[in-house]
Amino acid sequence: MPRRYDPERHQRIIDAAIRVVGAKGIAGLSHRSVAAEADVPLGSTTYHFKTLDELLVATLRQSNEGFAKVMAAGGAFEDPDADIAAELARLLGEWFAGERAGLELEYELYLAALRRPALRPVAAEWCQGLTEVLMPRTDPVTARALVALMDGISLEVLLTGGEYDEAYAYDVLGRLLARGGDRGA
Amino acid sequence: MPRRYDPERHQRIIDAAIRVVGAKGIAGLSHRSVAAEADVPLGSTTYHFKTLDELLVATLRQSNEGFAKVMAAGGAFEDPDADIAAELARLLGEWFAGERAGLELEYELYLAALRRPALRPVAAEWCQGLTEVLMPRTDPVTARALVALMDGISLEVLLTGGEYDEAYAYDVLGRLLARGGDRGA
DNA sequence: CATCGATATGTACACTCGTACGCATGGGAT
DNA sequence: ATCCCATGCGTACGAGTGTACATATCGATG
Repeated sequence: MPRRYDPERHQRIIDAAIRVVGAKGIAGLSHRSVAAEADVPLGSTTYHFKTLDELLVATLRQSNEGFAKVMAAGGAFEDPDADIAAELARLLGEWFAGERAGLELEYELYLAALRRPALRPVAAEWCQGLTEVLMPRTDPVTARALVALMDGISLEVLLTGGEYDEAYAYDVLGRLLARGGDRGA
Repeated sequence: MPRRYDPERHQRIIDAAIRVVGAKGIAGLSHRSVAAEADVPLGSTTYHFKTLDELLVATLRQSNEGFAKVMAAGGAFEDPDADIAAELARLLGEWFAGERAGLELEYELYLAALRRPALRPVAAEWCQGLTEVLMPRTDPVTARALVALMDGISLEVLLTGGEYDEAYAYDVLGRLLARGGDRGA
């Protein structure tokens, strides 16, 4: 039974939590379900995460980090010649092209902040992180709006079960940018 | 005598469900909790709504209807001289000015469609309904984008616990409209 | 008036859940 | 070598849950 002293157990529980939420949704997340998924006893999950909220926070945070990496890797948002709208629309496309489960997972965790105040700081971090990535190329107002519109577009697709339309996204994201510099008129 | 043959029981259960979700969130919705809130026995809720999903669909639908009324009442979206962006920004402001619980409730029900396929048709109906209200004044693409951006702005506020900024909303909604007619360049 | 089906009600079952708690263990500090 | 305590583990308890079902009641239909 050499599972004594497992220094990565904390991390493995979080990974398991992500898989559980991906498969069964937040509603299906329990100390027991992640314990089973991580192949650790029940007492272990309650020890590392006293409360479910604590586990959720860790899970959301890790999920965010994964996304941030994709964002940083794929996007060349420092190149002044890049077409930001095209880049963002493409990014969304990639996102949707991958397993939809991943996107659902990210958004489910993100949206859970609506009812769980404990998650709000993490959600805010994510918002701000994405905004900051955009900042080198736009003003804060435009960046915020871009994030909001991307969220709205994604939700429209996910909630209604429709298809992602990259041309449409490119079009409307571009409109936000068109007047990003000369506000005030 | 008093509770036998209650023709409005169906409706009263839905009303109670709305109150329960408003107070405790969807996670707190159960046959028993709505039964208690509606002051009817447990068997009554299971009779009128065989499954919880069925009850959720009815609840979301009713919630949508309430919003549609506000929309139709306040908005003069047929007036060709009206400033749509201003009108929408004002509407959002009113929405946020009212009890935040109401907004949270609407969005929680709306977002629940992410994990509950049974709710998706209703979510889609709502999207389309709002889009159609906007249609007399814009093309379909712009209307969809306006809805998406409104959702995104609202979520940004609700999820991060921030404040609604009407001037900001007016600004960015206006950008979507600015090029609503002359797409193609 | 007699009957029937829709509606209403109470109860019971099997299950999952969060949490608490006692005990075992072994690494690192002393 | 010894002690301490963070970590790991199993179990038990009470609370809630969805659902099924047998029974009671009433409006309508013939």
